Amino acid sequence: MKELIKNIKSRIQLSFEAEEYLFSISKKKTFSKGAVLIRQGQNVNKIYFVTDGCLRSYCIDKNGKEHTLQFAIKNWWISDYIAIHNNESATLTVECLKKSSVIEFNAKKLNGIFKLFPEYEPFQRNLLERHVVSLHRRILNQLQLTASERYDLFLDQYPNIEQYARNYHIASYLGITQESLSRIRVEKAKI
Amino acid sequence: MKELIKNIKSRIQLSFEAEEYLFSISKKKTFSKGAVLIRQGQNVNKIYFVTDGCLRSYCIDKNGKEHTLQFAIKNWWISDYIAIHNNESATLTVECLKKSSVIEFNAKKLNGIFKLFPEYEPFQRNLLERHVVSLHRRILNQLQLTASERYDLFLDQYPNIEQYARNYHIASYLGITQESLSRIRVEKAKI
DNA sequence: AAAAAAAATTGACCTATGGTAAGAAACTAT
DNA sequence: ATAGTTTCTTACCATAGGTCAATTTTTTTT
Repeated sequence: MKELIKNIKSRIQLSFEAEEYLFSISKKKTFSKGAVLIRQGQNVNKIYFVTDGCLRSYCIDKNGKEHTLQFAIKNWWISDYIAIHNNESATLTVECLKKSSVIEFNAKKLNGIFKLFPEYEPFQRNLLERHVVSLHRRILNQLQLTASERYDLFLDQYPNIEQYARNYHIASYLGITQESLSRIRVEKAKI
Repeated sequence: MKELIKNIKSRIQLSFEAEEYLFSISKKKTFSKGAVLIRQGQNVNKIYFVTDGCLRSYCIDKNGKEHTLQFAIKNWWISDYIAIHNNESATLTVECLKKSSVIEFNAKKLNGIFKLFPEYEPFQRNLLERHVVSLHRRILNQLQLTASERYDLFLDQYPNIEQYARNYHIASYLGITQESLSRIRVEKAKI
């Protein structure tokens, strides 16, 4: 929780009362590798802030194939925003790629912070803005780069991810098959 | 401008002073088809709210190919958020696909509204949240759907777009070539 | 450390989409 | 309306990446 408060305070002024409120609506939890925090099809009302470890969110399509939307490491937030925003059941599954520590928030209560402590707004706005920018970048990359170029960029963005993420996790984030990623890796190793 | 105020007031309470401020930092403008509001490589400090017409934002890659990030119709915002957020020169070009009316905001001044009128925060937060959700959806669609399926969805989302958008605009949004889109259209016409 | 399970690689073949170029069709401007 | 320009279509061939199945490697569990 300290990490989160520090993170917030690095961007905005946070009153003691608001800090208390955040405490009161959150719970520190630790999950082991493979644990599922949100499951596609079920209800979602949790948002997670990662303090340690690595998680990912993905969906399973009609052919049973997985598609990774996000990896979340230290200091990132993860949930199923599609479901939460539209009050639907989960379209995504969120799982731990290794033993991870998170701070769990009730989505509704976290949303309540804006009425109670409007001072928190700029933090959330900044978070959302950065998120939008990174999603824009990802879409543009997907449109214009080859699979191999996207893989290079991915490794830049997540330098140590290969320690926790399986190749098929990465492949499903890049929009290719595991086999294709394997061939790309072989090509790169040659050079 | 009335449209925008109505749009805002449908979501939040807006004081007269805040409304005045929005007026004071904006300018109603009309552009003809083909007009370029933001050009890749140049400085950006404008954000546009579309009151009529249709615009798109796109980037040109190293091979000279265009990739469409966004179409904006009535009541949508458009700009180069990557550039504005990072204080860089434009990575995108924003152009009119038909004669369009927009409200032009200075990005810095628009950002100043949050300090002056914190009441505006929830509006922006809601906007950003919906934007994030739609980007998540787009990424998941890109990962799991065929070009033809993406085209179907696109037509659902932008029912009248074919009146203003050229096929190569649409193709470059879907991540395929104009020729492929043409073939897909032929196939659909057969059924 | 061995056994079991999961993940990664590899090869042969396949398919969706891309590239090029030419012609047809649809706009635009005079 | 006509010429000029832009966009769309089509045919042919090329290629990145997908599929399937067998094998090897790595990881996990006992």
